[in-house]
Amino acid sequence: MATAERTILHIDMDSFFASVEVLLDPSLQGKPVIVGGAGDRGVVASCTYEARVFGIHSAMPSAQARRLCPDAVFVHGHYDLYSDYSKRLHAVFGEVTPLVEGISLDEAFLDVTGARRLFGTGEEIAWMLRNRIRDELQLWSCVGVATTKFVAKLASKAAKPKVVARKVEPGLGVKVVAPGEELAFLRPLPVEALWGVGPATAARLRRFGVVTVGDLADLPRASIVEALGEVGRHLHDLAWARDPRPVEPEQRVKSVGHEETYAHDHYDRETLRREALRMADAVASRMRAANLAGRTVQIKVRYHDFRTITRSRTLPAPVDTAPAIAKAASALLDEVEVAPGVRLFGVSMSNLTAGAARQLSLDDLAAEGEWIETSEAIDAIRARFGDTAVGPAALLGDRGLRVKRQGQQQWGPKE
DNA sequence: TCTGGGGTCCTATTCCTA
DNA sequence: TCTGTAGGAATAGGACCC
Repeated sequence: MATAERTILHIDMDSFFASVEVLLDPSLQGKPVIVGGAGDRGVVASCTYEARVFGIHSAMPSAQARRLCPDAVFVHGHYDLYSDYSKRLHAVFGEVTPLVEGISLDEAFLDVTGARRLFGTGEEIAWMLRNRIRDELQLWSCVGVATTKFVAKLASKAAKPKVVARKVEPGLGVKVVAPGEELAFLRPLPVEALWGVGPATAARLRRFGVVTVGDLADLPRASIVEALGEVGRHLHDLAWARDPRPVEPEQRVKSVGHEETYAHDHYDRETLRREALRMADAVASRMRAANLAGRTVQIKVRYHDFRTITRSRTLPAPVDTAPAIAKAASALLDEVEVAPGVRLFGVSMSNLTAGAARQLSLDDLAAEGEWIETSEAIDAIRARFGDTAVGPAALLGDRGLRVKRQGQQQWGPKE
């Protein structure tokens, strides 16, 4: 007896950040709007279709985007606002099924297998959600419907509006890949369409003459496994539309980090040490807000020539305070060169546990017990008076307090 | 002309320990 | 106590995603 077919939806918002910006400022309607860093080292995070007809797309360096469309309006972005809209989206999803897996602020998988009895076919649910998002949030989206997650994702992409010859062609809005039609849908697509195939893997596959998903499916399984190992096995399964991964609503956070690209390179270790403290403060603050503590501290350094290195250390016990993280980050910083010029510096924590389970050795207690209480006070003050109301004394000075929240400098320096 | 910031996952190597 | 080894944890880097 065959197992019941699953019905998976993938919902993908159109130009999410840029569309929210247009809602916020209706004078932007119809204009090429770019959300991202406007500076020389910024990139495009999102843009309207009016900008896409100029060839602009996300992840493109801002300088290049500006050359392609000098009249484009650059907006630095409002992460908190996108986050609010994302919550409202999820509230709508939650009325249809509890099985919602958010991939990012503007994308989610829904398993609506159990909801069909109540709301109709997958296609009917897809249209209902798309219409509700349009009516209640004034935003456009595309929905893919299929029996597996990754086919649903590719289907939603196929339903998007397209730019052809400098014109926007409207998309389907909803694309259904019916049970049994998966292979016909997949085979003509380029291998890069498969989740997990980027430029590096695509280049390796090309050496086997693999250009389309169909080419990959036709390759003997043994040879692709020999060439790419476990990854090859997984990709070959995907090419045959085999993807048993369930929609998983509860995704545990595995790391919390903060990193910044500077408008100008830093050559001075003391400056970077202060940066380490500032980032440690941002990370610690977010960890406490999420009730997390971490054992592994990692720093990331990107040099002038884009060479990137990481150094990490695992502490004997989990920590969630700025001084504890900064101390470890600072020690790691001593192990790396700064003379070539540092364009990016970052601090992140992994090996996370619930903050309540945090354990301190007796030595730490003497030094940190006070800081834990202090940190709680800092959180309370920031909640009432804002992020810059209080911070490490070492950061006071010429530039004042610059404790940043997540997403505040998401797309490169402003200048 | 360059190349962000938030992550996850995988692999190779090294080091520690049973 | 010495030696070989197997396995796990820690570490570093890289590919990939939105």
